[in-house]
Amino acid sequence: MPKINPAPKRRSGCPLNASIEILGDRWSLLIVRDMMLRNFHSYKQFLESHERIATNILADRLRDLEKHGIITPQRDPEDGRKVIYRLTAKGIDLAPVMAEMVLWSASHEDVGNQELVRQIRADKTKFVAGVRQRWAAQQTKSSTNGNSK
Amino acid sequence: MPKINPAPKRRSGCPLNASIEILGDRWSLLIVRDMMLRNFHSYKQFLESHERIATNILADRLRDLEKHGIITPQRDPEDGRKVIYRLTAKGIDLAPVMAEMVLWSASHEDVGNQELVRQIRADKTKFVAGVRQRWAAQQTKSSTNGNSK
DNA sequence: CAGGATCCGTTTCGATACTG
DNA sequence: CAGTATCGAAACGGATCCTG
Repeated sequence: MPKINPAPKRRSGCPLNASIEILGDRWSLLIVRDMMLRNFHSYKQFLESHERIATNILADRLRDLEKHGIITPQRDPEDGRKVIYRLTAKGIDLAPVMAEMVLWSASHEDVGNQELVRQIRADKTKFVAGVRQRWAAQQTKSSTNGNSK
Repeated sequence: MPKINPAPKRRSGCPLNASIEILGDRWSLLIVRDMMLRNFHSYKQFLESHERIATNILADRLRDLEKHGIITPQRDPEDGRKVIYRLTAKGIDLAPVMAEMVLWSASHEDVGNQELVRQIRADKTKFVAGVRQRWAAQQTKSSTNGNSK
């Protein structure tokens, strides 16, 4: 990563100053959406999905997300050649943001998966809790035999 | 915008498909933040603020936001040469998204304006209601014409 | 085959200069 | 003050190549 990021501005005078690099990036947001809402975990899934991200861009964003502590890569314990990307706790904390984004999006333009939208609209807290639960379940599942982290 | 947007993919199989153009753009997000949280309304204010947006980019994003129906420009009734940018109803509906973004941002890195963060954290609904109220007040103020001046 | 890295033409960005 | 014009730099995207 040759990017020097010359930002010497300690201007944390406003909200969103640092986070904007993730929240304000199209691909990062879509990757997080796919992990959170569609339970995607692999490079290949991200590639085949959504708006046709290019391989180099995908690799780049996965690195960015990791660098920001939002996802973490790990070997698939059942298939050594596969890498499984997981949301971190910080990443899963994006669930409320994602929920509001989906709601806003759904109420102002046509989107698919109305089922999901209904669900979030009916009970936002429950939706976030559900996301967390599925996430926690997968965490334990993958650490049962190996005890990672 | 000469972009033809060749997306023939009626793939609205996922949430956020269209909205990602605004939600996934750094500058658009910052402009909305400044309008919503700091009560900014003019080109000049946006320029002087935050991460030093370039003049052409600012003009471009203001156009995008208008095209997406999130802001609307209007003449300042008290000063004809000034343009005042206002959030539309759709724009103000972004308040919950913004609130969650600020909360996420604040709980994972240093941000300024802890006062605002406390306020949102204490009562999110109240915060959103407050944003809406200030907005509605300014709407009526600028449309009642007569009494100002 | 999964997960990239590299090359390369195109698009967008961003800083600055300029204009109504 | 509110933008537009310009131009080099960076990012994107697609295709292909590499590695385990």
